[in-house]
Amino acid sequence: MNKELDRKLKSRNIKPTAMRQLVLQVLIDQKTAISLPELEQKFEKADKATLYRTLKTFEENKLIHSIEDGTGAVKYALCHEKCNCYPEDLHVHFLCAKCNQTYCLNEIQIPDINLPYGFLLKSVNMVVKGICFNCKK
Amino acid sequence: MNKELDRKLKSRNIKPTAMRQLVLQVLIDQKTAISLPELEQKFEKADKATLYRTLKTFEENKLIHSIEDGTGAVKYALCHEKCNCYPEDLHVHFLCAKCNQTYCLNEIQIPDINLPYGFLLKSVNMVVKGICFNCKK
DNA sequence: ATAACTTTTGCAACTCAGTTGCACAAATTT
DNA sequence: AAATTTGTGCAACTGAGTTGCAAAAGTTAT
Ligand SMILES: [Mn+2]
Ligand SMILES: [Mn+2]
Ligand SMILES: [Zn+2]
Ligand SMILES: [Zn+2]
Repeated sequence: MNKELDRKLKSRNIKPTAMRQLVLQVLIDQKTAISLPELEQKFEKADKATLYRTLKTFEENKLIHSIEDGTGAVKYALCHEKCNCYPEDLHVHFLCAKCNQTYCLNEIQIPDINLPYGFLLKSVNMVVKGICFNCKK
Repeated sequence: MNKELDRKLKSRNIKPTAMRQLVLQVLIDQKTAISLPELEQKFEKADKATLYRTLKTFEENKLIHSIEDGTGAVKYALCHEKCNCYPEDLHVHFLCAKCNQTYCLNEIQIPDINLPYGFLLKSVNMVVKGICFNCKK
């Protein structure tokens, strides 16, 4: 159906099934990160396990990345086209304490950290908690 | 029994019950952060709910702080004596991908972040993932 | 086109961390 | 001592995530 959805999926070596197109469309429309339970609610009648495996496939193929914001459910957001989820692709995330929305602050790189001797850095999860522009009214 | 345990508890306005003394002792002996399920295993016969409420009391009174390291279970570690869990008390945490231990890097402050206009910072959770000095052998 | 095979989906069942209600026990106050 | 508050133990439950399995859909070989 939608040529652009298929292109995005194929560019990450994901076979474009109907389910995957629907999920990808939701992710594209989404301005903030979304969790599996939230995703479930976006569909009248969708199977949790299928959505779960869809998200997993998307993440494994770096179409999306996951965010542990401490709210109990892992959230997911689209990667940009050239993202490989390497340290240089990592960015800060923001969780609003009021509306509970999680934002990708794509423009904000994760600052360098000098670990103690003997520690080796692989990745960083940085979540800033506060009030978002929307809730500050 | 142990005068020092009681002092620590009382200094945070926590009544020193037997259960709380035992839990605090475990937390003191612990070099890395511990989760509720892990804490449970430290006792022969202890009730999950009681331990849960003990940790909650400890956290509410800032005797311990919690760490969301993305492993599925929230971990807890002792605060230092003067800690108020204010932004200036926050530090980086390190999760070892091999041994799954979570370290408080008390000496490493969380770097300042310049949020986009309209966003207000309240706190930051920063978890570095990698290999710890112990597992790097 | 049919058969054989692979991949995806739907359903049900399950794990595991966290949480709550409730009754009893222990400690504190009156 | 009686009344009240606080803490504990047990059971039951929630909610996110995960898995096994069979049916459906898609692909490849005959
Ligand atoms: Mn992001
Ligand atoms: Mn810590
Ligand atoms: Zn908000
Ligand atoms: Zn380690």
